Amino acid sequence: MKKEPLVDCCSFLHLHEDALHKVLGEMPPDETLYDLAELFKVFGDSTRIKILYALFEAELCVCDIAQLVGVSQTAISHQLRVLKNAKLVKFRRDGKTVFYSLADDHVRRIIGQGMEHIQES
Amino acid sequence: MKKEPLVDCCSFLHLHEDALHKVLGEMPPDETLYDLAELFKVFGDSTRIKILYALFEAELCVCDIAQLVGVSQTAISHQLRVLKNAKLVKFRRDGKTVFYSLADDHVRRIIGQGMEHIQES
DNA sequence: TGAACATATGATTATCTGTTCATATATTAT
DNA sequence: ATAATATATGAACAGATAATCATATGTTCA
Repeated sequence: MKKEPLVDCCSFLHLHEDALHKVLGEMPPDETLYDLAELFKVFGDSTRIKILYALFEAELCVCDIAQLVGVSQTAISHQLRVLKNAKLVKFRRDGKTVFYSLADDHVRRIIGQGMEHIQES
Repeated sequence: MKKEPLVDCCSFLHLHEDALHKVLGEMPPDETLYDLAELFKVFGDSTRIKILYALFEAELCVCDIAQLVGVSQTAISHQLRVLKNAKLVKFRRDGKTVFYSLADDHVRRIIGQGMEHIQES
């Protein structure tokens, strides 16, 4: 991830030098880490979390989501776009109505792990 | 989560009314969802993701983290505070040096699930 | 005690984000 | 074709956020 040589910044460095090189070796490429942060950023908004939670139970149309979440249709639409770009939700059109649903099970698992964490604290 | 009665916003609502009430029933309280978003917000920054990833392998002192991540000591310190507040990392002091490590296994699992998601796309 | 080192904190600033408002697109029914 | 409905999009603004700089705290050693 970082190519520059390591400086002996604090007296403990030499004790951990092998560990440091292991870290450097196993660190995913910067781009991957950036993408990962981008993904979690999507989960980092309560409106989007509510949308995802609502979709846990059922496929829902935009106006239903808006009501459940208690936010304007416009705001929901913007947020659904974010979720769509992150491939967290998919959609199908039926006449005038568009139905959204969870894209896959990662959403459930990620939110589940997060929930576990905050409930232990 | 939302107490107001549901409006018949689109023609599909009645088809899903039971699903909607199931959603409303199983939705965690607003405060929980807010906390959940706050947690994921912490994962939603590449500097913090890098810090957490570095701590996957080993307990590290601040200056080592700064070098590995390639960011100033000050910036790392600010971010470590965020991670600490979210109970994602813990620390111990040894003389002048402070060593940080992962607080528990949720960090690994959450990042692992995220990684799976981005690598499938 | 004072100098050197490791880390933390506060203020500032530039950038990013989410909502709102106005409007556009798409579909259906009359 | 026109109106009505469901959703999407663009611009703009307010609030949040992360890095930087200056400085403070805490620890060790001479």
